[in-house]
Amino acid sequence: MREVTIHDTYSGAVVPLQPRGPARVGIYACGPTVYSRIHIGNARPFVVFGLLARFLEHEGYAVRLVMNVTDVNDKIYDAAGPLGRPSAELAAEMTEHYRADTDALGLGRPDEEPLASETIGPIVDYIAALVERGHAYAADGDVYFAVRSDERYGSLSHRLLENMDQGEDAAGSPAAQRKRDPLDFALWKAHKPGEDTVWDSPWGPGRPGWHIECSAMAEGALGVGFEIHGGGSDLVFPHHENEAAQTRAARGTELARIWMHNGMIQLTGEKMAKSAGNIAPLHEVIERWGAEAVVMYLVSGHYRQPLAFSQDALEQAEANVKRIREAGRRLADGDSPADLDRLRDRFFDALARDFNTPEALAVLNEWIREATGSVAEGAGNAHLREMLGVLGLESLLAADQPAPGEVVELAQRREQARRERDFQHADRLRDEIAARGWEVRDVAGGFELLPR
RNA sequence: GGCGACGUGGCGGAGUGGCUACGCAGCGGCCUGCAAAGCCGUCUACACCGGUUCGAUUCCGGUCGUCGCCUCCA
Repeated sequence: MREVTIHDTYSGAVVPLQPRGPARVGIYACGPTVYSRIHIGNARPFVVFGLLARFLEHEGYAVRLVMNVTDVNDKIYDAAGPLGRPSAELAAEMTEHYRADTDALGLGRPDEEPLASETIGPIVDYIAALVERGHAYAADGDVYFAVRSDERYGSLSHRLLENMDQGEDAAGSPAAQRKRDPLDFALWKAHKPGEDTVWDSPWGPGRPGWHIECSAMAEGALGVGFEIHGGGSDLVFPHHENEAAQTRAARGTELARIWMHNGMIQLTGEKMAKSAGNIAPLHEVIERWGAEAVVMYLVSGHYRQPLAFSQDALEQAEANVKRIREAGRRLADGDSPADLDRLRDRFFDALARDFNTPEALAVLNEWIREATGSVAEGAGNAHLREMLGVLGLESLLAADQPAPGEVVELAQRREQARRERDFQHADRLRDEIAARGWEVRDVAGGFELLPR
């Protein structure tokens, strides 16, 4: 088991991961708000935290990965209204899409995926605890968190109160008038006409605010003081700041030990966001490039850095995937040479240092180069399988599909033509094989057929 | 305007106070009937200006530029 370090937004430093119990690690990562199909940007935390969990498990930690689904939110009402559809129906449909789209990445599911709509009871209890402790107050059916009652407010996002603006409502709006302080944010929102989902509460009918949903779901799944809370860097303020404040105020302790944030995917130099209209839906990207190339693309940069989304970037990821698949074809199943242990170890060492996937990939490439040179001695692929497994790319070692009989027959005829030194005919046959989606390679003693 | 991050070779992208990142692309070669795959070799770097240092791409300051957050967006 390696010592693992991770960058913590709260302290601004790379810190050691120190599990509460013996080697138990709880990870909560904020999942999507389900008001439309998710895009490649939403996939980044799914992949980063999913693979981090795999790596920690590889190191011997008992990991519990929780990624929520925010299915009660203003955005969902806003999206459902113009469509003339019930918001709950839209949320349920988009939740299904989210599951299918992320399933297609081939990385499996988190251990738990709580829904906000199924956590209303604990959310109400949470708000009640905040009111009871004097950190929240009701006003005309709304409940607000009193930001200035938390003396550490701002410490996660490193902001001063005077530089903040909860901004949820323009000054002078009804909500702004109900707040005691403009910095305060909503925990419970009284039911409004046009909102078609509503729950009872001690403060009247309504529905929860976004931030309290995550505090309740995270605590319900992992308790307070769990190891890693993650999400996109755009959530640091106000979402995670508010989550942290709520838990401190209600429970008197920090929600998580490490706050870990991934950088944004950028299209045309800007963050990919629906408001900017520069969206690449995940399901389309996977359909176009394949799941392995998409995962490779996402691990090609360090998780904290912004990552440019472009045709070029995906083409390069595709080429990297191809290179690994080729290497796998040349290696037999079985143990890898012991003198390559050091490279296998360096791969995992890199991941242990703030999950440095690009550095790990560089080592993996070195491993391939050296192992390929040992093929004559019958190098086995065990190391490669171990490394790819942590990256969710073990499928690159899967055996190739056998070519259909008619293609094999074409290749045999080509082989015959080559023996007769009728190369024009042989090349025509190669074109025919290619037209059927296969590539023929001449190898010692015969040929090989591979899907193109 | 406030806070924060970043500027590395054609592209993507790590890292380091002095020693080849790595991959893709390019070029040369080996192999091949020609290819493909593979292998070998090789060319393009560390935004700019100062400072600290024997020595800075790496530390400090400034300039310019890019990006994120400050309007529930991963």
